[in-house]
Amino acid sequence: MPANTDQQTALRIASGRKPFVEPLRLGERLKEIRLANQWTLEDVSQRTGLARSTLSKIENSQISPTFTAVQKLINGLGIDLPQLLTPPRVQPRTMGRRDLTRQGEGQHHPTPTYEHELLSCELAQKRMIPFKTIVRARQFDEFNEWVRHDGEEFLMVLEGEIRLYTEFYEPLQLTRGDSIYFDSDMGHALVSVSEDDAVVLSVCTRGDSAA
Amino acid sequence: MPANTDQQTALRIASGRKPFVEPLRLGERLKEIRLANQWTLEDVSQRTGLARSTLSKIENSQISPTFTAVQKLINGLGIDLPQLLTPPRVQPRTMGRRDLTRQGEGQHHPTPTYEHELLSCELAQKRMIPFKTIVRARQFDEFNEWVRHDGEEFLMVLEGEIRLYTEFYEPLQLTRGDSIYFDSDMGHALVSVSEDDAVVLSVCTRGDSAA
DNA sequence: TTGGCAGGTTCACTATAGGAAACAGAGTTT
DNA sequence: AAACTCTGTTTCCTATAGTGAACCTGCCAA
Repeated sequence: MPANTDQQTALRIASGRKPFVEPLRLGERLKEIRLANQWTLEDVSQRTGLARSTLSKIENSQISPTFTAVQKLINGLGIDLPQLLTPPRVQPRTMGRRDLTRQGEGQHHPTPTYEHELLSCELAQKRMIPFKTIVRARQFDEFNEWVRHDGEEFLMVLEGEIRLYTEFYEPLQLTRGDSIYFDSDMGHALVSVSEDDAVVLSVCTRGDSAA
Repeated sequence: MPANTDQQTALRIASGRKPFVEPLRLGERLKEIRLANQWTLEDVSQRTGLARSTLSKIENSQISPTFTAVQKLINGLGIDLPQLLTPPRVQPRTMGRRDLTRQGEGQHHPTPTYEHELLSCELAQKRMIPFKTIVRARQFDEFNEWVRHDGEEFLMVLEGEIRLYTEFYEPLQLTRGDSIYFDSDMGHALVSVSEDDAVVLSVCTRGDSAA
């Protein structure tokens, strides 16, 4: 080894970081993912375009893959890098919370236009907020202003037929089984167009921090 | 394909990933970082242990660095991978996207145990993944192993009746209109207990990057 | 047993990444 | 201007990543 590595080492230590690169369990991790999906090396080869032998060597840490190879892996397997790099250390994150809501047993919040029924409201700290809504409104002008809130919303019509007004689009007519996904900071409002009040299921993302 | 990957597959497809490798602006990005810190190639060489020439070639995309080289980079420069990979592109906070899916017009992914229908799959970059599932399985043992994936899941029974098996609880019987919210890294599996196949609506959180 | 066959590893070879040194250009100093 | 210095690029060579084929090893069917 050439003499000037001493200096490098000195610098590295002085800078207060780990003297050496950790063993990089990438191969191990890849194997885990492969087995978890019950893929053979051949399958992965097909998906990624890398040779079966190459994959074998990567898994057994006989080689350090080129970055283009890593790219092929993450693309072909549909995973992302963090996932590939996350050390195999166990993820103690499995909390296994759950919250059951029987039909009609949610928390009701009636308003003139909507009647919301919050589902799974036992559970705090969740990333989505599901609720069932009975749509009372029949006319757009029953709303004083757009409904809007941070995040995204998914909505499916469970009963009846609705018209969805949105700030940037023409109104959409949705009937039972139809669904839509939209950015909910775009103004929106629902009215029933069926005889009976329509019922929709909505799921909103929790407005957590920026991405 | 084994049962437990169904949902993973669904998630992957839904995430709207680009089919092929982008040109990999890694070199460009590295140069940006280097200049931003007013480092010379020599400086970076000292810090990382990579040769000046190698660094030059990486910056000019003349070579694709080995993964160990990338490791040395992120260690030596004290940056993390996302930082290196994140293209300098700004995130202009999309507004007002929407994606309609008419009844039955989702993207179908049949498997022995479940038949998934991905909803709103036009939209990439969304925080939730909604899909409708016809539950074919009648017996728990039709699953090879628990279905599990990062994040949280909300589920409502649209038709029929199901039994939900989970890793940490006794099985639950759910019928039309019932819903449940749970941590989906807890193993879970659904079977129909009604005559006909049951139909459920699920919404998963997107397994965004590591915490 | 035999003969596939499928999944994985090893081998021999080619392509390419990484390193040392030479080169090239832009200031500085003399 | 020449000589020096600091920067980034290029050259040439060696180490190693990537490949296809050969090679193992169970496993299953005839």
